[in-house]
Amino acid sequence: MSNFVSSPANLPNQDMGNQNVCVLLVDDDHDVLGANARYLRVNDLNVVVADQASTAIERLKAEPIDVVVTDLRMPNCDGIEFAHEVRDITPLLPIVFLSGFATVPEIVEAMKLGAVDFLEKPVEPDHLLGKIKSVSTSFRSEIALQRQALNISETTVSLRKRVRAYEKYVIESCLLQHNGRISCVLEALDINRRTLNEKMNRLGIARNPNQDAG
Amino acid sequence: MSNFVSSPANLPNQDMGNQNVCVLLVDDDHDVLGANARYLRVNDLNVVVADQASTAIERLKAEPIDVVVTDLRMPNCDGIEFAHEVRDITPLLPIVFLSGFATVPEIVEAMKLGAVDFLEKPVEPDHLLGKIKSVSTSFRSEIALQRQALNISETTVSLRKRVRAYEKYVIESCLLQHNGRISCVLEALDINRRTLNEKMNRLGIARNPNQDAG
DNA sequence: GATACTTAGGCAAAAAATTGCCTATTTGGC
DNA sequence: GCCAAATAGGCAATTTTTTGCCTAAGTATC
Repeated sequence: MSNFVSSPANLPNQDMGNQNVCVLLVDDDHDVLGANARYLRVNDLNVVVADQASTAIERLKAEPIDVVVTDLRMPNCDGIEFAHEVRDITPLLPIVFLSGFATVPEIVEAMKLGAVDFLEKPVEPDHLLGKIKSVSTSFRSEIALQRQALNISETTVSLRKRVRAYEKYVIESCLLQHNGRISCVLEALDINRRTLNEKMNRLGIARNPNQDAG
Repeated sequence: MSNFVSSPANLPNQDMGNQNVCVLLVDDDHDVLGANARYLRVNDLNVVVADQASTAIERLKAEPIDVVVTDLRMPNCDGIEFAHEVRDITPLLPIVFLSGFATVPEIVEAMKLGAVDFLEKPVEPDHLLGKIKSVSTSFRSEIALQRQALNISETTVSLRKRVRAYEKYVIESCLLQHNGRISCVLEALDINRRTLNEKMNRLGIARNPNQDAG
């Protein structure tokens, strides 16, 4: 089974901290790798490290990875190549690239492969953490949706269902982003409070948000 | 005819000339603009030019554009901003960026907005032509497309707009997939014919007249 | 030219969604 | 305990969307 399917479902309203998010960190520079891993771990992330692409692929197959963070330039196998392999295994897994000297074509190629972001080295640990958090939460709530999107040709999913799912996703991720603060969501989505209430009821969006104080 | 539905898209065997492809060329540098336009025109492309974003948007609304080629840096309105506006009108229209000095975040943002490619200035006319041809025939990277449609980016857009854009995207891609055959779309999306008609009108989705032989 | 097929659209009834107004509940602070 | 802020929800008016029925236009086939 693919990694992203196995990850703990698309329930963003579960009260889970970061500890359930599993990051695969790939970098051939052990110092960088170690430092980043340490920082992410003390921030309650589950971190799997690999110092080369082949190892990373192994880990990816074995563990329920939620996000991949990889260096673009690696000795045996460049990041783009690696991303291709990742795509073969998990078509939708978010990949964040890190690089100090990336050329325009490289960035373009990485983004086409579905990179979620591209951070310039040296990257601030806190920035990386924030990126991972935002990426992994949105990813979870979107899995079903994306699968649907992928299956346009195969499955017949009614437009209604799809739009419904999308709307739900948007609201949920907005809630998440604002820590469950309804007033913020109202403003962010530019929507009437009454309407939001109704929508949440209709779409079955749970109220009790995870006020994870951080 | 719809902006992108009109393009033959996923039909590899199409051998129609370029004259059906309509390119919107945006650049504040009149020399560059003129030169590129001329080159593309002598190569049988339909070219619409604009020397600023606002004009470009007008043209986009008025003409059946298949591809947008825009400079990233423009005096009144930057390219990213412009791309956002384009996205509001035509969620799936391929955009090719040109730029001499682009930063990594700019490129990333552009790609997230669904840019098809990012060419470095000065761009060789022939290269640009080739890019446009390939873009207008083969559609762009699926993953980027989906990410774009699902709007992973953390931008704040009203729920209404987002849902609207998503719905438009679903219908348009379904149309594309079924070669503009309404009956197939009806079945695929499990939707009432009357409703689809209404939606297409509301969302500004044009019919696809030419079932290019295939 | 007749016929079948596909699609558009006018109209109106029905259904669903939006939203303002008002009230209740909860939570935190004084 | 009382007050203020945030949120939920009942109710009803309004708006929007959906959809059935019927007609028409364009194409392709015979």
